[in-house]
Amino acid sequence: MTSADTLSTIFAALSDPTRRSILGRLATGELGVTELAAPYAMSLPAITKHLKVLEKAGLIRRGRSAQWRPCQLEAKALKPADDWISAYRKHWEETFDRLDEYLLEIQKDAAKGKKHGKGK
Amino acid sequence: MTSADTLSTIFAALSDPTRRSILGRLATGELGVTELAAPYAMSLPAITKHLKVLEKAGLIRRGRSAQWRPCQLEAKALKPADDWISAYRKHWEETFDRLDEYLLEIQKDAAKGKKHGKGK
DNA sequence: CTTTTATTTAACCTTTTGGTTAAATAAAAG
DNA sequence: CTTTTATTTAACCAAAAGGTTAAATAAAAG
Repeated sequence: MTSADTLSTIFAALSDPTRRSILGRLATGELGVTELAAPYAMSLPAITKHLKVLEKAGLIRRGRSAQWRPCQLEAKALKPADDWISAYRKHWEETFDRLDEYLLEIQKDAAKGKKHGKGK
Repeated sequence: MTSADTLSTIFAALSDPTRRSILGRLATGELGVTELAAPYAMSLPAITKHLKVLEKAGLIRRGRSAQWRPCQLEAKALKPADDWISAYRKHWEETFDRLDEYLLEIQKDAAKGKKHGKGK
């Protein structure tokens, strides 16, 4: 059991387009596995596996209602990922640090007369 | 050339702790490959591979200065990931939406007379 | 030129990932 | 009970990921 750290598990779960799509669909409300699987060109067991990955990452919660196992979005599990990325937000918003500062400087020189715009 | 979509490539790049650590160290400034590799218990070729993954995701940029190939953080490449997650932020901040509200309601009701649910 | 320093490429190996089909299980319905 | 519906598990497979060591390349230094 190679229990990876939380952040790795979350980012890995998000690195698959099918899984991101599933989360997107669940944002509108609960869905069962078969309903969830419908739009994708893959077998049900494949979806079951994706759901397991999402569940292990804490991104969905699963209920039970008769033979259905409805999936529910657990958006707060995204918070660690959001927090991690947040630490870098200033880097692409401000752009002021170290030699970036210098780069911006010569950029401004080149763009004399232009309004202040961040980034590109 | 399996060209995966941008978001998948970014999240996949972030799903490895060594790569996240590398990005963290680069936030302080440029570093060469050998310097970058120093703290990790792995070979230089392994680091080269990680850098390639980061570069393909656009998260770092590489320069050249004599025999050194300095790495620079390209934080703005995180924006698509940040934007994607942002769409879910309200879900964990508000907590009250749609049927979540209802579900929380019946959960409270059920908890009134009931003890703990069955485990696994 | 030869050597040293920095980094990459090649070849290889093991584990994980993402998918498959066939069979198993769970609960409702007939 | 038997069948149907919903979902999972098992067994398998190919490709990708993450690492290794040994050899190759690039540029500076002697």
